[in-house]
Amino acid sequence: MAQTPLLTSEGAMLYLIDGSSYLYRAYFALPFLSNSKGMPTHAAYGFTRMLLKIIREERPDYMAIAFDVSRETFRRDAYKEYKAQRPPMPDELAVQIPYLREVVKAMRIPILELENYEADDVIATLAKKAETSGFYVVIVTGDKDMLQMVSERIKVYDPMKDALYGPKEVEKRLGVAPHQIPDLLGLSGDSIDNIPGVKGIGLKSAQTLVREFGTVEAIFEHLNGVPTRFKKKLEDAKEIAKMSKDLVKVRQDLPIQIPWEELKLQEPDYNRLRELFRELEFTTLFRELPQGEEDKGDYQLVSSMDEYRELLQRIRSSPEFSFDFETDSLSPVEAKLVGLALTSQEKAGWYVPFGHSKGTNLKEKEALMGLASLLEDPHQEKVGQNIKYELVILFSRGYHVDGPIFDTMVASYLLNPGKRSHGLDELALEYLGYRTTTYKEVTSRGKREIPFVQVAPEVARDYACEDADITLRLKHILNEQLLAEGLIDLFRDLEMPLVPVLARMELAGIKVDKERLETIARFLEGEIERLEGEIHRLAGEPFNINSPRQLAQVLFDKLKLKPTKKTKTGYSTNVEVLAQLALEHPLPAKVLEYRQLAKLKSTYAEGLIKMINPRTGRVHTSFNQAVTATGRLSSSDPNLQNIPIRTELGRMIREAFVAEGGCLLLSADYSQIELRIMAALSKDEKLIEAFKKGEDIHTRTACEIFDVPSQAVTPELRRKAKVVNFGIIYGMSPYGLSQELKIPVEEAADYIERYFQRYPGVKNYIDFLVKEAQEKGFVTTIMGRRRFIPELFSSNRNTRELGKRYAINTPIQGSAADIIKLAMIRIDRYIREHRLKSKMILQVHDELLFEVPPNELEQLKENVREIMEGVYPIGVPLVVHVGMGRNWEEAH
DNA sequence: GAGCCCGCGTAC
DNA sequence: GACGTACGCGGGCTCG
Repeated sequence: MAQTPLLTSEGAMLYLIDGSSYLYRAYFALPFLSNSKGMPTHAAYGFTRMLLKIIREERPDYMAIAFDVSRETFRRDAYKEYKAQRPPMPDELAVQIPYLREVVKAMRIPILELENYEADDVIATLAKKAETSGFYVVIVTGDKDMLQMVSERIKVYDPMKDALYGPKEVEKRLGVAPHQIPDLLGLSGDSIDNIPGVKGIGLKSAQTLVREFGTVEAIFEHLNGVPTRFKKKLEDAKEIAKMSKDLVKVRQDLPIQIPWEELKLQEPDYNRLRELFRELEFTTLFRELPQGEEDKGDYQLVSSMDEYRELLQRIRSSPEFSFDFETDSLSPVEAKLVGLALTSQEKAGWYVPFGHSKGTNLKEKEALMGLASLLEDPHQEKVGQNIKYELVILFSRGYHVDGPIFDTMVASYLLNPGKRSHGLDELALEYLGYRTTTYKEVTSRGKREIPFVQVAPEVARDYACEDADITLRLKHILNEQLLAEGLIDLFRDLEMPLVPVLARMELAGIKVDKERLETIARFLEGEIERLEGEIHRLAGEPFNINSPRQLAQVLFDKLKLKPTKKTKTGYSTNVEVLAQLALEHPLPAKVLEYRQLAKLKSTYAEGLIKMINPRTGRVHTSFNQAVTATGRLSSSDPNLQNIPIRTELGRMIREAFVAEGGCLLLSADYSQIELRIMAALSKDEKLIEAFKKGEDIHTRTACEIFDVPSQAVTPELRRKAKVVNFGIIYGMSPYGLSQELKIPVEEAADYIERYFQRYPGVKNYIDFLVKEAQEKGFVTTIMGRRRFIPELFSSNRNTRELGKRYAINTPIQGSAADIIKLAMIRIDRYIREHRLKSKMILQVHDELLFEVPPNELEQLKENVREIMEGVYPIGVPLVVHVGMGRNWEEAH
């Protein structure tokens, strides 16, 4: 039955998309991607992006998507081998399909399917009808079979190759006219679809034949005119050729009746798309959607003390409130306050401006005094996004905070520590489907950025109140999720109590001897210049030694040294390679020395000098609580968790970290905490016993794997055993160990095997961890911290192996992090309860550093040790080493 | 010139 | 490809 032509369709654009074809291509071509719950999303992502791109750039008038229904089609009935070689759809693709269909539905694009037929046939039928009705048609597919449909009005677009095929392009690619493609492929066959064709006739021969005779039928009618080299082959395969042609030919006469209006492109259901993109975590695509207006809050400026008092009264009656400072700096130690946003109610917010250059009536002191009256209430919960920032500011001005706090950033982190970022804008998008106004949008004046103080209070109000409002809304959702996921205890009893502790540490900072660093920098400068000269002389030309690329050129092109390792972009020049090359040539050794000094100078000497706060003479790092995948803290601006210690020169840097006049530094570090945790968690008897007896664990492991008595353990054997001990924690392979120890892989494998033989509990535990992670999709630490490991389910073997190493390492590293965090909370409480002047100032994963007045030294030393060793009994003794000195090097 | 990635190196 | 967790520097590229 003919379809009613629409007058309006004359010249209109119809896009017909082969969903199945594109889906497969996206799945195999795009790198693996999953959302934070571990669901693969890359095929759905690629498909969605392609749809949006076509809609945005091509602006079709009509659109439809066709899918294959099943593998059972009339073609399979005709020829049971049709597409028989194709493996079944991978699970990782199958799970994405329901989502993809939802996306298509939300875009209000019709999905066409017909039992017993392929998407190709559906598309061909529609394309033909559309052509007759006067449409211009574009078929979107990567499948070359569809090229047979190409005509003056029907084109084929391959989105992966970004190629558009009209009749000329088809002729150019396949050497025949579009309608001859079934003849061509009927003869040559098509391995992709398992179409046999004529044996011995390839694409070239088929082209020759089709060009001469036109069709398969004509060839067989004129077999005598066919070149003899083809004749026999054709005679033998007459039926197969005809059948093959039939298989390739798309059907254009399916019983499809759809009024064209139904294919007309409509406005998408943006609300549904927002929901879907949120769930799939298509953040970039989400941002391209228009913003929903329904969720905006009602925000007020507070412009008098009377209004402010009224507001405080109102907030006081609520069990919780969120607040957010606006300032002129990312560093809370340096920040000057500009305003304060508060709310105790969703979709509401109040902004108190007091530091704007124009339009402020209140004073900072008045605003903070008012806020302080709320902060002191031990029953009211204080909610914030990265609330440590606010705490540092408040503490620096002498205010106290009591009662529970709730940090939405940390809450999100506990729910998924693998997420790259827990910024408010992202959280709003992910959990609320809300697109926030960004800081940039508020402070941008054309291309320039203006300081926040110059932002008008009315503009600042909308931005700041939105942050406070959204933070409170997020709190409610995140709190529910923490409860549901069993993470609330960890959150309430560990992470939240840690926040003010970290704030105090950051505010305290650590004194750095600036003159000392400057002296070191000058010394390094001289040495570096000397080395630079020698290196350039050895190279025969000046070049930038800091550039691995230029260095590689000198080493491997000019000096013809043998490259031993590659990076993604070229030959590696790292320490391993240079050490090897040093045996052949004097230059690499000089470069190694140069690198060491350059690192010390730029990163440590000069880098640290820049970070000294001129007001305090100290450096105030940020301890980041929502960064690492395992639960550790990280430190930045500056990073004080990687200050050198291993080399003589490096220790000079450490000596520049000093105690304030009259004080000493006290360092307390857990000895072998990760190995002890592994012993405890694995319940390996021998390992536990070794620790209980206070043995040197590396010596003990040496005895075990080298089968010698402890007196026979040389420093060399102990060193090897130490590498093995650490390697086990990291899930190291025999190859990795062999590289590290510079021994044959077989020998390394032997060590590992013996290790597991002697410590069978460890082997069991590792197997258990991996198995459990594969079943649950995540691993946990002793305090219930969780890390999802989607890598375990990757189709890539290397990625899966990586996932296993995560599963082994994370519970150990993460449990150590749990324990030291708890110890920090207890020690901080101890210091405050005893009103000590001592300050905890740094944490370096297994070490705590304190600045201590001499009269508190003995007391603190004993109590810190006691708290750290006893904070969380694990069945294996935790041992703490304490040291002290005028500087960090001495104390360590 | 800003922003980003890469290679490299520092710590635990 | 091969050992887990971080951060920062200089080079060099892209993009506006």
